[in-house]
Amino acid sequence: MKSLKLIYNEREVEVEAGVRASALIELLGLGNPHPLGFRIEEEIVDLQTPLTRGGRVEPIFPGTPEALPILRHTAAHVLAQAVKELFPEARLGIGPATEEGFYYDFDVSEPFTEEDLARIEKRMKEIIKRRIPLEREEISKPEAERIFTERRETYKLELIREIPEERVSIYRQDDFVDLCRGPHLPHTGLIKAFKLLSVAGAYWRGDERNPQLQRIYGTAFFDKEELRAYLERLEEAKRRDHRRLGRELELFSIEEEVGPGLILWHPKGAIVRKEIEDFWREEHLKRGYQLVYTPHIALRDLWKVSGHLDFYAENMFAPMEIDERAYQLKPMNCPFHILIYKSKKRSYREFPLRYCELGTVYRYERSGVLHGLLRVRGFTQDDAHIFCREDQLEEEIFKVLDLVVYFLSVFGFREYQIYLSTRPEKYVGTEEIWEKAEGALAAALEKKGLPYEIDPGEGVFYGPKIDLKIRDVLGRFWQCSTIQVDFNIPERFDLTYMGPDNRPYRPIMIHRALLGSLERFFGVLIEHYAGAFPVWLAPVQVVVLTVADRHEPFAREMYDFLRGSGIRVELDARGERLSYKIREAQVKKIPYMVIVGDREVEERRLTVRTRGGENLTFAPEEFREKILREIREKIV
RNA sequence: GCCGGUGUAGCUCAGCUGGUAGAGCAGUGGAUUCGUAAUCCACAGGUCGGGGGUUCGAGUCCCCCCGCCGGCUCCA
Repeated sequence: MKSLKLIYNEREVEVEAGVRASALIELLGLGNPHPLGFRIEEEIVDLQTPLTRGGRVEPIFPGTPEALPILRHTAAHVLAQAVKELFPEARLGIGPATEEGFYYDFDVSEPFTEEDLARIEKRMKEIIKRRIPLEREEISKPEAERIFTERRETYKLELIREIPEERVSIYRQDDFVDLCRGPHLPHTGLIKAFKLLSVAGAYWRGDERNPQLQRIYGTAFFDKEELRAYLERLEEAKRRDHRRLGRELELFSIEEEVGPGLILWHPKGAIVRKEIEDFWREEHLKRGYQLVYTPHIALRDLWKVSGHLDFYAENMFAPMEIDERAYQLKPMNCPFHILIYKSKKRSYREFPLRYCELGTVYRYERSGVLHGLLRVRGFTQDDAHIFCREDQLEEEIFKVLDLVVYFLSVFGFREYQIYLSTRPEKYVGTEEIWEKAEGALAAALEKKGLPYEIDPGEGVFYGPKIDLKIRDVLGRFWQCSTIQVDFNIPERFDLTYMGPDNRPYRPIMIHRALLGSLERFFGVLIEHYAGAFPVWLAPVQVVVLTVADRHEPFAREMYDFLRGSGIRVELDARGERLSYKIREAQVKKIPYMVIVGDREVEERRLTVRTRGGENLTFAPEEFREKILREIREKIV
C-alpha cells in the first residue's frame, strides 16, 4: 500500500492510503472536541472517507463555518429519509447544502402541503433522535446501478451514468441509501437545530423541458440559538422588504391597470431618485463623461444591425407598426450612442470618448420572475459607453472602477464581491484580443486593489466583463454594477477612427453601469436603510411640530427659515397631541423633528428630536448649518 | 412560461359546513390646546380581482382568465 504524507501544524505524519480519515483523530491527538472531518489541501473529507492524497491537513470542528455545509448536507439526507418513509413512492432528485441551508428535490404525484411539511419535520426529529450512523461505501458503477434500479430511483440512475469515474460513493442510514459524494456527519444525532422553510416546484436539473419536482427548503445549525438568530434575520428582511416599505412610505407603486413590472414613482420616491440622478450627473461630468439623451423607440432595422434581434429577441417587446414601418421599444441604449459616435468622422485625439445617459429601457421578462423594483420590465439604466483605443482599455477600466467604488461608498456600500468573466465557448473576435482585454480588466482590478474571482467561460459572447455585487447591512449581495468590453458591436456598425498615421482603426467599446438600474438600486437602498434614508436622500428631512396652536407663528417662521435654505421641511401644526405627531414622524422615518413649545418660542432655540430618539438643542442658524452640512457631505 | 399558494374598504385582516358584508388603522367633520411613539365622538368608504357556471340563493362550490407571493431559469 502507498503511504501518504500529511502535514498538520508543522508536524508530519504518515498513513497508508485507503485508511479512513477517522484514523487521523488519534494520530494527530484530536480527541476533544471531536472533529467532523478534515480539509486536506482543498478537499473536504468526512471521517469515513478513505484517504487518497497527502498534503496539509486541517481538522474541521463542529460549530465552525466550514462544518456547516457538512451538517446541512446530512440534514438534506435526513429530510430525504423522512420523505421516503412517509411517501414511499417519492423519487429522489438531488439534495445539496446551499449558502443558507439545504434542499432536496422529490418527484411525487401530489405536491407537498404545509401539513405534509409538519409531518416530515416531525419524522426528521425522530430520525435525529435515533442517532443513526451514516455509512459510506464505495462501489462500482454497475453495483450502484443495480441498487438504484431496484429502488426505482430513475433520477439517480441518470446521475450515475454521467459520472466519469469507475467507482461511486453511496451513503446509507438505516434503509435509506443515497448516491452522494459526501461529506457527511458521522450520525444524524449531531443535527441540533433545523427547520423546514418552504416547498416550491423546481425543474429537474433546472431545465424546463424536464419534469418538475417538488423542492423542500430547510436550514440547519449546530445550536438552537443560531437557528433562532437566522429566523430572526429572515423576519428582519421581511420588515425591510422594499415592496412593503415602498407602500408604507409612499415611495412607489406598481398598478395592475398599468401592467406588471412597470413602476410609478410617487413624489417621495421621485425626490430620492432626483437626488441620486443629480449626484450621478454631476460626478460624471466631473470625470469627463458627456451627457446624451436618446429616444425610447427606434426602427426595427437598427436592432437588426446591432444584432439584438438575433441574440436578444426573446427579451424584447413585440414591434409596433407606424406609417408602415416597424419600430421597436429599446431594450438597450448602445445603438443610439453608437450612432452619435458615427455622426461624424472620429479621431484618436478625441479618445477616450465617454457618453453617458440615464436611459430608460424595456425588456420582456417572463411573468414569474418579476419582483418589486428588483426585477421589472421597464427601467432606467445608469448607462455609459466608452470608446477608446486598445492601449487605453486598462486605464479606462481603472477609471470606471474608481468611479464605481466611490459612488457606491457614498451610499454606504463598502463591501463587494467582484467577478471577472472570461471567454465563453461561443465568442466573437480573436483569441488574442480576448486575452488582451481580459488582461486589461485584471490589471485594472489589481491596480485598484480590488480582490476578485475569475468566472471562467462566463463572459458574454462579445467580450469579457467585470460584475460587482454589493453587500447590504443584512449581509446580502446584490448585483448592480457591470463593466463589459464589446468587440462585436463596433464591428457591426463598422465604427472607425483615424489614427495618427492617417489610417482608419476600429475602436474598442466598453458598456458600463454603476447602479445597474435606478429601480433596482432604489429597491436595494430601501432595504439597506430599512426606509430610513440619510438626510441628503430623505424625502422629508425635517418636520416642525407644534405643541399647541399658539406655537404656530414661531413654528411657521422656523419652517420658512429652513425651507428658504432648500431644506425639505414640513410643518405639522394640526391640533393633535405632540406624542401623536412624533409617532407619525417616526413612522415616516423623518430624520429630524423640531419641537416648538413655550420654551422654544421664549428662547428662540430649537429642540430637535432625532429619528434615533436623541434630544438636542440648537440656535436656529446652528441647526440649519448642521443639516446643510449633512446634505452637502452626504453623511450616511 | 411552469409548480404551489394567494386576491374581501387606501392599508392590515375577520366572515363556521352557501342565506346577498364587518373590525382596527388611514380619510372626512366636530370636540379637545394637550411637551417626546397612537385623545374622544361621529360620518363616509366595498360591482368581495375579472368573466362564466351550479343553485331558489355564491364572498363562500365548479371552470376559465388576470394580478400578487414563494421557487425553477435568466438577468440591471
